[in-house]
Amino acid sequence: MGSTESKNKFKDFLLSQGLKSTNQRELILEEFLRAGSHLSTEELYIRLRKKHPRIGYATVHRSLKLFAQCGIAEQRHFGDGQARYEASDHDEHHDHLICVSCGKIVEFEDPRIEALQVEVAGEHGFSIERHRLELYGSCADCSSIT
Amino acid sequence: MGSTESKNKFKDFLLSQGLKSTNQRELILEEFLRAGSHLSTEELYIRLRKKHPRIGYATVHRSLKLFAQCGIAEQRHFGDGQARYEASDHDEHHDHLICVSCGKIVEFEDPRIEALQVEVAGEHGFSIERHRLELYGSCADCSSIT
DNA sequence: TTTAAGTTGAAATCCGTTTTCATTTGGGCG
DNA sequence: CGCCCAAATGAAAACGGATTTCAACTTAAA
Ligand SMILES: [Mn+2]
Ligand SMILES: [Mn+2]
Ligand SMILES: [Zn+2]
Ligand SMILES: [Zn+2]
Repeated sequence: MGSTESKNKFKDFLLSQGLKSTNQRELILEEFLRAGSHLSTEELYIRLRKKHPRIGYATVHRSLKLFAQCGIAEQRHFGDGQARYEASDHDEHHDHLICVSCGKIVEFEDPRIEALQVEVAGEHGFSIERHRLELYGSCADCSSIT
Repeated sequence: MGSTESKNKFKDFLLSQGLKSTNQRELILEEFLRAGSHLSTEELYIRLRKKHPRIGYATVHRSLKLFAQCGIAEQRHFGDGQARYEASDHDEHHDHLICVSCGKIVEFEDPRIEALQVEVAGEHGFSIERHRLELYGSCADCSSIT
């Protein structure tokens, strides 16, 4: 999903829900799309405050929730205790590799793992709605430093 | 790992760390092992309080952390915002199927998925230390009710 | 026993998240 | 345009689970 596409989708969402287009929401969305993925509310807020000191944390928080509702962002939780958001850049699902040393996050997708998940769930009578797969370890850079 | 084995392992751990064996720790460990798995601190505390109203929440919390440190328990986080603990009943790793409707948790282990995880990580230069795989959906009972 | 170190429980504190509320703003309507 | 009101905003308060503080108490070694 491109940047323009996301913005349009958000505008449509606001209209459809009887919500209003505001300057803050535009600024926040813009910065969210500009910034790298997997940002926490706090991180995005700090970035925004540099150029727009009057924006409140609560508004950033509420906007991110709207982005998620509308489908242009997704909330994630990697065990550090705070929610992170990433743009839904494509329709494809992906999982994450996380370096426990430097914090780097790499995305991946493996159809074989996905298929096995469905199979295993089926064996237990479950139908899967969603899943979470996170691999924690050392990235190449951090391994070589050792 | 049997109940007696866990108790011994914990005693050894306390000794080795210069910590003390106390009545509370024994009661808490006993109830932890007796109760079903995946209990939150709060849930264990409530169970304990019925027979032993003088035990404090903080002590339950601290004991669970000790159990985890010592290796007889593991902390888990399933997206409901609170930590859960389970006894390390066996040395084998396992993942979880979680019913979003009734909350049932089923454990599973699939060597094929585990192998693929290592393979995928390797392709990205990562060496895995640990992982988290959770499948959320509807269990057989909840699916049939629909 | 005596004593030092560890433990306990109640209450306070932490910290990310969410809500409250007085005030401001967006945008439909005349 | 201005009016009006529902929605949005930002500062501050509230929330909730995890963690810490601290004075009183317990453990176990001497
Ligand atoms: Mn991602
Ligand atoms: Mn389990
Ligand atoms: Zn790294
Ligand atoms: Zn169920």
